[in-house]
Amino acid sequence: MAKFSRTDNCKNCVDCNKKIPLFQLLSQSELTDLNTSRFEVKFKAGETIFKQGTSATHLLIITSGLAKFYVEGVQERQLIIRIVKPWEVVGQASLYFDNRHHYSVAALVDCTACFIEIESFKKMIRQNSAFAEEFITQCTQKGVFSYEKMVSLSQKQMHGRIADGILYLSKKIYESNQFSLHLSRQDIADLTGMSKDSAIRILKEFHHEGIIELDGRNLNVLNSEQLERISETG
Amino acid sequence: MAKFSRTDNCKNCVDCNKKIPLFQLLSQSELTDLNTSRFEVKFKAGETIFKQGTSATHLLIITSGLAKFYVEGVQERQLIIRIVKPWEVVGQASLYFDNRHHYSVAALVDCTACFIEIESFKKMIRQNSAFAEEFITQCTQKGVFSYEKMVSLSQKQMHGRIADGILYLSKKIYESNQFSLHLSRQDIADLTGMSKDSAIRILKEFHHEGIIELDGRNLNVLNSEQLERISETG
DNA sequence: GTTATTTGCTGATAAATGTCGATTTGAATT
DNA sequence: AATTCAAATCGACATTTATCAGCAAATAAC
Repeated sequence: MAKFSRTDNCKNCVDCNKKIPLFQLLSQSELTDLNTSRFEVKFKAGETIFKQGTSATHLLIITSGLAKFYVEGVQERQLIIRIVKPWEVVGQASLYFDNRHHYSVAALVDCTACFIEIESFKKMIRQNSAFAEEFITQCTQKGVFSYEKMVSLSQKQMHGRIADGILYLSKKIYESNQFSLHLSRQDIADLTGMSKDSAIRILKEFHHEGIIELDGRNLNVLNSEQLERISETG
Repeated sequence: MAKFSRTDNCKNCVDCNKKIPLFQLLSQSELTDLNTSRFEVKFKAGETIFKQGTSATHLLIITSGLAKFYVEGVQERQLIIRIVKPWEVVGQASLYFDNRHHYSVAALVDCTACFIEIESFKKMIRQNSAFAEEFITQCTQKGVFSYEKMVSLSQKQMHGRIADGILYLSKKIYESNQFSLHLSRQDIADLTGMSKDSAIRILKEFHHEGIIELDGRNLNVLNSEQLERISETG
């Protein structure tokens, strides 16, 4: 894991907090409180931000860049649970469980990461019930997302899973039909639970059928309705 | 869904609360408060307790019996997320999300179910921060459990998944090596993400190899170390 | 600029898994 | 005991998916 090193980039915290709905529920003094325990680190593409199994002392907010949130499965394989965008709070699972990271997070591109000390965060949960409620909301949303992902992984065939993966990236992450993909083919395979070769094959198929246009890492979703259909039929 | 009907079986609420760690954090007056919005319903084996898609108005605690917690996936298939034992609080995901059930719960055997009105429960979260923290702990534990389940479903082959299923039932649910199974073969298939025929095949194999003894619905885990090994190698 | 090294791609093959039909078992009912 | 029905079982087969070997293209290292 990259060493934490204090930087002075985190000067615009008030502005930063405006972007995180959860933090809007905090008072000025609570914000100040949280800020004192906060620091920023830059990561290069490929670097590990959280490593599964290490002890969890901080929560993470990516303020720029993109990262993958994954668990290390059997035989060195990775399962990408989700992609982490800026302003998303990462590390809930470690807060009250056993202070271990049960997943890894790695930068897909150069990232700026903000670390928040867990105890300060817990203090907010205790003293601000609106904050606690919003936090619970986010946990439960992730729970429902997990159920859908389990269905996709276990009941859909490769075409359906790739369709799910593309729709997820296009709708939830890049919020556009056309984008420059930051995931390798192996990453897409790890996101959809299949081998790299199979992922490549299905992507090519979708390309040839005119559902997507994929040239290197430039992805253009041409027919999202059909992707939805493929996703539903499995 | 079976209609809710008030019964007067819920007379021993103080005793009942002793069994639920979460509720031990409540004061006497808070307990009384919660109890007024509480009622009990009996379900016969096979009956649906929560139906995916319906509106969520209550949380559920099974006080006797056993139920399956599942999502309705593609083509009428079910994916059993977990088995619900007595004294487990069910329905967190609906609390703050969109007041819909994103999963179904059905009785595996005759069950007694206690329903708690959601708004009363939310009130406890707001006014009792220890209660909120314990509740968050449970949510995050379920999150970590989900990650492990995703790895099992997407990266392990059938032998590993069946091993995981048996170990889950034996360690977490029945807490014994020998028990009378309340799940059908189809349920085991839905728990491990495979077809019923495949589940039967692997179970027979484990039986012939002397890893388990399975006669009808009587299951005896003879060699749990080997099951662990099979689980790890996928 | 040239050489490594990774990443992407493809076809052939093998392994894993699902599907189907037929049969048996067991429980519930008459 | 006879009947009915659902669950469990099994073998044969079809389909899905992974693996492997080899190659091309892009990228990084020298």
